[in-house]
Amino acid sequence: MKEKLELLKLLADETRLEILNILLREDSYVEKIACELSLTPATICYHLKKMESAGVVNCSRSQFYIIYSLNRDIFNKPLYELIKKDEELVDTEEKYKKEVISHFFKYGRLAQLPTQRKKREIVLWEIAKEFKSGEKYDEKEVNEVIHKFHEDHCTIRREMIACGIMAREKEIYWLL
Amino acid sequence: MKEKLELLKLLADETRLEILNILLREDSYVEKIACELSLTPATICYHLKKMESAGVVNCSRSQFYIIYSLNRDIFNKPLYELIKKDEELVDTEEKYKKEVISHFFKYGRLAQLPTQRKKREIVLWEIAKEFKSGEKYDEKEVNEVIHKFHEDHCTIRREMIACGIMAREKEIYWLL
DNA sequence: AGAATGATTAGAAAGTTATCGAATCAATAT
DNA sequence: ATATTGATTCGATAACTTTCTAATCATTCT
Repeated sequence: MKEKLELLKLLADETRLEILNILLREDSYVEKIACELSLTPATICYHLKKMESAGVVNCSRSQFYIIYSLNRDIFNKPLYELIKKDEELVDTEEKYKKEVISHFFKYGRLAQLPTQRKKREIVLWEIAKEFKSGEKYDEKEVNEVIHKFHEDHCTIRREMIACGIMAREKEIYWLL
Repeated sequence: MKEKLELLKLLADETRLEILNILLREDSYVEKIACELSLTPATICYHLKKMESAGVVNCSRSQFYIIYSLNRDIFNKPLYELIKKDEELVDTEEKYKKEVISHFFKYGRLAQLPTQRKKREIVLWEIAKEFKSGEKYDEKEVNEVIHKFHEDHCTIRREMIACGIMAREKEIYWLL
């Protein structure tokens, strides 16, 4: 969304449109464009740099001049795509997580360890919330915490390591 | 060009994009949108009126509310079309006129009255430049002026009236 | 008719942006 | 090396835009 707005803002300026139309016709350089539009090189440079950092134009040195050219791909999109807000991935992702959690946890305990890797990971992260970041735990403590959720604390403990949620060194465990 | 720039400026605003996205989903009204975006109705009204006058949204009263809806056609154009400057119609039009005039006028006189209506009208407008706007002429004076261009001042005088270039009341003529 | 509710307008404050001149930077040519 | 030429950056200014509050307008309901 942010990027789209930035692109629209870039395009919504008379001078920049003029510049784009020149570049649509032929590659050019600061002074030439400045002369053609009766503006100072400083102003043209300001606009070109702005468009460059948004990926609308590219530039490369050629002898004396720095030649600017269009990135034409951008203009093929329908306007619609610049207007439409992306569905907030975060939100649907969050919603999906909640669904998974509410499906596998019943009355605060893990009814079943999911077989799908993605779902299993969600469930493991949920259990991991019981551990404090930065704190050290011995194996007995880890087992006790996990046991509140599920009988098979060994499997779950092993999976937590495998998923990179917790780390172990000797008998000591901690959150990553 | 002007209109395209206006449209781009309209779209290049965060609040208006938000509004458009709401309208993309469903028709709505000022207060509802204001509430949804946590802005005052005055602000939303300001944006909607702006977009309305550019033809991006339409509105119609329905009971208590003034329902705004999108004019979706606008968004199907590729971005390219909003960037590309129209070939200046005025210029080609002017060029065409000059061609017609130089073709039919030879040494300051009308060699021949064009048969094509469009060309004839161009020629008539050219002759009409001899008359001063706001001034009154009697038929004799009109004929004299036209006669400088062509023998058949009667036909031309009649055509000038028919084309709405001049008007006549009784024996008095004037430019429209 | 008048009360209620939503829409619009006007005016002011705050923020953003385009533009310029002057100074500086970067590459080339002498 | 130094002069030249084009590109860029900086700081200031002027113009424009968004937003708000408060006041007004236009419909609908009692």
